[in-house]
Amino acid sequence: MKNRQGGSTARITIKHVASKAGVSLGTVSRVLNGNKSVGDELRIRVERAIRELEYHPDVLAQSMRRGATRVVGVVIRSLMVPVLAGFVKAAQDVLHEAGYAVMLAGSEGRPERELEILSVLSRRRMDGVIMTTASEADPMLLRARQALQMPAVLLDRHNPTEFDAVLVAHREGIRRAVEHLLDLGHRRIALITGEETTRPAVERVRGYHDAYRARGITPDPRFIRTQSFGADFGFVETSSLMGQNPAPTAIIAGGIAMLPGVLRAARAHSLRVPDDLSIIGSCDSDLAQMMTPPITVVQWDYEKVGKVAAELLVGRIERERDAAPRHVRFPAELVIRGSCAAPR
Amino acid sequence: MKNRQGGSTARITIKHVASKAGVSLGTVSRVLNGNKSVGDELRIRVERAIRELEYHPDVLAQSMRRGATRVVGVVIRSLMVPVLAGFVKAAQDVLHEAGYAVMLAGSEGRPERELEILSVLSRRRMDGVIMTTASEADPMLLRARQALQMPAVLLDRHNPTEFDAVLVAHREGIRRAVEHLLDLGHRRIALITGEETTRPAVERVRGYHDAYRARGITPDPRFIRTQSFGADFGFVETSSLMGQNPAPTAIIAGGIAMLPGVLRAARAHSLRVPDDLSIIGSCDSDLAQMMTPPITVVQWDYEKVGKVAAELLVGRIERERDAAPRHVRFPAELVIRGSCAAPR
DNA sequence: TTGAAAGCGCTAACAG
DNA sequence: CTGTTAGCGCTTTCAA
Repeated sequence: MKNRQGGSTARITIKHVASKAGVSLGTVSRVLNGNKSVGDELRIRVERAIRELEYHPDVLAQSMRRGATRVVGVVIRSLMVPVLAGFVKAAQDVLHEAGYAVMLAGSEGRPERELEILSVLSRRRMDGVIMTTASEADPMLLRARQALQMPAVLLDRHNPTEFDAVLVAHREGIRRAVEHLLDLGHRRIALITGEETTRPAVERVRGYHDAYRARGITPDPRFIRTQSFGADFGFVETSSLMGQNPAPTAIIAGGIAMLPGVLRAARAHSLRVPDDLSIIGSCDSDLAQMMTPPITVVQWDYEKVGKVAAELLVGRIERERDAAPRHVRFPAELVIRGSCAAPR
Repeated sequence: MKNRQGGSTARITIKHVASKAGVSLGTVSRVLNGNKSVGDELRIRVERAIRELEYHPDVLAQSMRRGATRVVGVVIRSLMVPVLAGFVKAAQDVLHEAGYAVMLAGSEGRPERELEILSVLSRRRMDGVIMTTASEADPMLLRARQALQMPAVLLDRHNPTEFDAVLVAHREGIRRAVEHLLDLGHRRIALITGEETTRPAVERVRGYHDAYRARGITPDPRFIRTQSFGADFGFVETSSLMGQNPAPTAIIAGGIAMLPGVLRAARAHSLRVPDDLSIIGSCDSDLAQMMTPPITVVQWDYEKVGKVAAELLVGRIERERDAAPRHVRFPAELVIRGSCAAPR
């Protein structure tokens, strides 16, 4: 048996409506767009025709004429990071409400992939884009972002003068985390985070140094590992760190996808938390909450960030195309749970 | 200082290319579309003009003329469920590779929302859609799905004759889970899952009964709770179940987002796993793996499912518009870890 | 207030 | 092989 998938039914166009209502297309279009200058009688006839034919304007044709698609692109590192999904969801809710559809793409943190995505989004004429970038420094990406020529909101990337941005206070968050550990007596505190071509990594390293400096202590640079936000990296670096001598007494997972890897490595080395090793994660999660002991984390509200990012974008698209770039900051707090104790 | 966001630069069109190359638009179009019948000299001139002007065809206009957008919609219950994100990512990889962009929408399991999403996707002229539906029975949704008139692949929804589908063997998975528990000596096994208007819930309940029936035992219907796949539901029902008398000795979280809730409730009731309560989850996760003890789960490969779903869709869009619906099944395995023991 | 007509940028059918 | 032309469905002048 054959099925009927594939829309063979001819579309109903504005012409059908016009002829059914006995008016010109122009009039139908005016009714569609809420143009005041349409007589009541005609308006009613047109509206009835629309209803009876179940007519829906062709968004493509509208976009083409109007020069706006009412679609925005969302480019993130990876959909697989739960908390980023939360960010996307929150943004999407706002965008949907404002009448925008969301085109989604994951860059996997790879510059080539990001380059390609930007090109696709631009050719598909997004009205705007919310994005993180794989690197803030890469000249190709820089050029591509500027060439976008469309409103953009950067997620957690520093770009002082060009785009709107939402920024999380990683520096302060990590500073508090390190201070917490220093207070407990730790002196060998490791920080695992991403490449220093991205703001979150840079800020975390800064926060780390802030805390040490405030205590007048000099940290051992071997305890700072900046290379990737990937989930595996947490595992690899924790293993490496715990193998070196002296090994750290505390590890901070400075990336939202890193905690599982760090925990896995701790388990692989049969380390008890917090007796043998104190651990602090970045961003809260079911995992952090449900572990025994529950994991102390640097936490922020990614859904709120998503909401604000979307609001900034919609605002710029619809009202403030030429306003100066706005940067909205979000605090990061230390949620103290059971995964940190004094070193032995 | 004002910024330059907003693309004021006039677009380069096929006309510019044509005049720069000294040919007609038709020729440029032919070069663009790889039409063989273009002389080498002109082709080269056109290609150079395209390169020099950095011309990119307007996707909107192309879509309009060709009647295809090369965009597919992906509608899922919730982006916030990590494993669904994995599904989306895998699907997206395939789609991207095939030249399709992905428009994403989350229904939150609410029929009204789903209805609206379908309408949006249809008006935006997706070439196809991959979706789960909030309810297989709801007549409105049924109608809307049929009215879609576009290729669709259903995710884990039973729709015998109308659409392509990818289906997970929840029935067998749960059957194995229940058998495992029965083997351990459990007789009061609870199953928490979603509304029985969706296939995963129906199949899980069936699998549950399969296992009991095979042993010639009659289960207590009070131990089956079918109402929602929501994350909270796991918590609420576990609490309720553990408060009733007799309480179950084992609980199966029959939904991919439910395990955290069940674990949380177990903790709230100070129940030790598996001593006081055996637990089995659905779908593997970091959480399941990292708990102490690690949680036994019914597991399947959602990324593979996503990949196949996308392949089915692309195949149907591009080659097999009128082929009979295909249903691809995926096995669900029981991964035995430490969260189940004999009841006391 | 309304209708007619000119495109938006592109593809494809039709001539030559 | 190449140019010309007629639209795709809609919005928006420009006249009436």
